[in-house]
Amino acid sequence: MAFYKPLTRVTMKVTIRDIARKAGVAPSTVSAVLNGKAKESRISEQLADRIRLIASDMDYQPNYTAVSLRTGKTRVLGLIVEDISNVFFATLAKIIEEEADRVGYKVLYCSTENNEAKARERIRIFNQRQVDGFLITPTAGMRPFISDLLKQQKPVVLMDRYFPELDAPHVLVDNYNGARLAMDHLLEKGYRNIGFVTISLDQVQMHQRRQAWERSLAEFGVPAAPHQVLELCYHSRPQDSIEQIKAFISSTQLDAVFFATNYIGVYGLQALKQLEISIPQQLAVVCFDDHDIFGLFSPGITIVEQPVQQIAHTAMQLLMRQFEGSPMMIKELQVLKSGRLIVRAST
Amino acid sequence: MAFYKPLTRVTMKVTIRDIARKAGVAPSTVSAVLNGKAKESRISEQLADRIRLIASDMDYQPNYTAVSLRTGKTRVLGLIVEDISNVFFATLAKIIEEEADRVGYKVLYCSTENNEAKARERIRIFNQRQVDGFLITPTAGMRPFISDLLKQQKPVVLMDRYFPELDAPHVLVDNYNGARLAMDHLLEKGYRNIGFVTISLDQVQMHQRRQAWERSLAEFGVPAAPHQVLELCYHSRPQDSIEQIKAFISSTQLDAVFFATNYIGVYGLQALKQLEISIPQQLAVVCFDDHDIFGLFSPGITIVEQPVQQIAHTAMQLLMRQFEGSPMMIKELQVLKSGRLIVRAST
DNA sequence: CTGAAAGCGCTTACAG
DNA sequence: CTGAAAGCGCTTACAG
Repeated sequence: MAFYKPLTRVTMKVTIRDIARKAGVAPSTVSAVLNGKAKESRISEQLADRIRLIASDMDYQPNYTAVSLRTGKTRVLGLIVEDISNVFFATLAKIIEEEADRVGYKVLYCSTENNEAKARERIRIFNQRQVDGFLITPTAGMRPFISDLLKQQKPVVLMDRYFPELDAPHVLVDNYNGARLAMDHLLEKGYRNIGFVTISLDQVQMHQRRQAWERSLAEFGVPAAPHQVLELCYHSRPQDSIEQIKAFISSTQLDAVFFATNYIGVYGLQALKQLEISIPQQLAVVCFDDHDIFGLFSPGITIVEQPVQQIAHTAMQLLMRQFEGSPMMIKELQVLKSGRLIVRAST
Repeated sequence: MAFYKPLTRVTMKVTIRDIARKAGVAPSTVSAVLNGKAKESRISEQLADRIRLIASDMDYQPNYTAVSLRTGKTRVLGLIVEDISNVFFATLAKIIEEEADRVGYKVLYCSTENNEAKARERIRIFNQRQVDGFLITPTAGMRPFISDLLKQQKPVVLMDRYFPELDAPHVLVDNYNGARLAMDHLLEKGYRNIGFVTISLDQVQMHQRRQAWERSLAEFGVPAAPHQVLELCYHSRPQDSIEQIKAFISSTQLDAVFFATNYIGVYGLQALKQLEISIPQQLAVVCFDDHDIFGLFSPGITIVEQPVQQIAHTAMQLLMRQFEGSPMMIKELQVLKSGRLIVRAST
């Protein structure tokens, strides 16, 4: 704490003009120096030093609003997720903020609650706020808005989900093959009666996971029965979802269950705890999640990995590349333990 | 992948001047109308309607950067928490965003990781970004920075913690009495050997909780022994903390344990799960948390309530009151089940 | 009732 | 090498 110098006098905001006046130069000279363009503007090293000294003496802090208006860049990103209080999204938010900070960007966030009107409104407001780009975990209803952003040439990167029909850069795990891996794992271990708990949302990745579940069973000659699937309503209260899962598990002769998303998994684990069913002795459990996220860390359960750190990192990279106007390539970045990280981007 | 046909012309952003030109009036007239000051500026209803129509026809979106520069208000808040990926803070973040949105504010966030330098840096950047005010869950090292903000007359509201020496508005539960309630609860139920797991952080609320634990025991004539306390290091990796808790619980003859924060509680529950200790049959457990936050929802554990919704709501109110320049009063808002919500603010 | 002008704090050509 | 001027898109007195 020794380095910290407390302010004694109440500071009037010091501007570039104040510095210029004190240094006896023009504001533009100060601007050039402070932006590291002294050399470029052929300002003498001596003068530059003097200006820098005065600026730091006066504790000059640039008004970024003015910079933004002038340059047209805010260095602010808009992060739109379904529910920032969910561990998965919260972790995403954390890493994105860190990554953004590293390159001088700030992050505005919001939760859509899977509500179309809210999502549209937030995008509109973020646009008014002149965010430089969007990081979004979109829900089905947002497709037209994403499409609009693309038309407006706004930099966008989708995370965790995507729209096959839209040519938007996106970062997500290979949901189909990840789910297949998990199913193969269960089937090889001898489980046959595998339930599937999902959410009634029209999202590609959910379809893919369910398809993987069905096909895996089919290939093992144990066709999926409708009573093996529980479809929860997105807007149910947690306790209701848990009760439904409890009823589902109690009424079905399952030896394993596949929870299709991480938060269903959280409910699922609660349900099993309340039923006092031990994992995996009495019931094998599979769920999508980041293996570092703590909430789901439960010994015995199998996780289809959604490496949130990598997703966030890659998404930021794709966004930055758009800022730079660099061309992007369709590229598969990395193959992970259980899920695969897929990156697709327009050329 | 090319379902999407790229636009040929790039949409130029429409400004107030474009509308003015189209309507054949001055930009200032458009501004007045669009800001609902038509009446005030005695602009005819007819003209106002025509301008509004043109604006919506052109899909006018005000450039908020320009508004901010001119008015000196960004309508952006800076939210600074310890770790946005922690459920408690994430939930706080969610509710704050909702509350802020309701009054037309946006939220920039960051995590400090209990790192002083990082905290100072973020405050500086938020200031450059001209945030209108700060919502902070401060850590000990941030006191001087908070003090500076107060000196600069920046609106600030502290949440969940506070500094007794600083006259900053803050919203938090009554940690001492909340912890006392929990201890009384345990002691009345006959538990005597009650452990305390805390974190090595110099925070008022942690001292208060610990003090409550000690005094409660003392009053029951069972003085606290040093071996009943486990002090975890903040920067330990989760798995290490869990191991320490496991060792602590295994080596001590406890019949109950008090986890001093919600995330220690999360580790604690994991530890107990791994040790296959059932709650509360084999060990009674008390922890601070919001009772709605799901992570800790574990049957049998006792929660000292930190009503995150109310904390967030009240904090926003206090901040808004500062924006309005209204005087604030020291006021106790509400008494809750187990913790009490305390609001103190400068006059 | 309405418009011209100034200015928020910067950056960026451009002139000397 | 350095400064004067224009302008980003708004709002706010103020003049008519």
